[in-house]
Amino acid sequence: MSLSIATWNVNGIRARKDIFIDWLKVNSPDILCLQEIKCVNDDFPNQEIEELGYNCYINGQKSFNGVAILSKYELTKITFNLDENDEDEQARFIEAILELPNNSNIIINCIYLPNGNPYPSEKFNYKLRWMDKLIARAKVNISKEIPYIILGDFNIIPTENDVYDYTRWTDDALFRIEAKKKFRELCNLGLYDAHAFMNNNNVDYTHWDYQGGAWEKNHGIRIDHILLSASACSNIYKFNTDSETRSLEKPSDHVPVLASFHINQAQ
DNA sequence: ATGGTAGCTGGGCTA
Repeated sequence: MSLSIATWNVNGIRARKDIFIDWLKVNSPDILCLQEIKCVNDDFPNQEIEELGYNCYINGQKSFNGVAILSKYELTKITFNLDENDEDEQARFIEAILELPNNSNIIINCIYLPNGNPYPSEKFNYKLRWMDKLIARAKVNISKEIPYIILGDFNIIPTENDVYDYTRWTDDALFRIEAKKKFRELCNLGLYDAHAFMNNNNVDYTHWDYQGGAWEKNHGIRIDHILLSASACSNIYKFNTDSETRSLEKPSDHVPVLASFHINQAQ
């Protein structure tokens, strides 16, 4: 069997609702992680999504942030706190366990990592602290030795090749060395950027600013990522960045990133 | 150097 997963920062689920539902009907991933839903749980459009065969797991917040996981399979052990000993005032995290029909389990983390601008600032410090907590959680999850996937808006430009002109981004929180180092620290635990294995040397930006004609000039950045534990990574067979959605009417400034995996029948 | 756009909201903040 096969499992398809995706991540999309929709920048307001209510503002995006029509193109979002259309996209979901066409693409229909088994699991979809959303960021920046920008609404409280009660304002999330559950009904239309459930009619398409999804369960909705929502960590909403008024006005800002907010994440959700949509899944065709029922998920268990839902957690909304990245650090269970220190509650985050901002809704940026969901962890869930996917129990597949073949009785194998997968840990899913949906993240909206803090932007951190401007640099330097308390916001940047919050970003680094948040990354430390993510690293700590990833260590625990990796030690469980089952497939583990982190999907979301990382607000990290990993390399000079992931931005149209890195010289303009040297003091931006998305490209600061302190943030990139923590991203590498996370990867060095044994997590692999799906893009690195599957991109065929495409650039695959995932975000183009609304300002300054960034889309028309292709002034993009690659900040939405799918990180895979070793066992998940071995089974990936498809990866794509759906940049066409950036051309839609009233688009998000981010586009979806999708991956598909083979799932062994017997484990 | 400034302001450029969008979402949520009903200011100004966030990105």
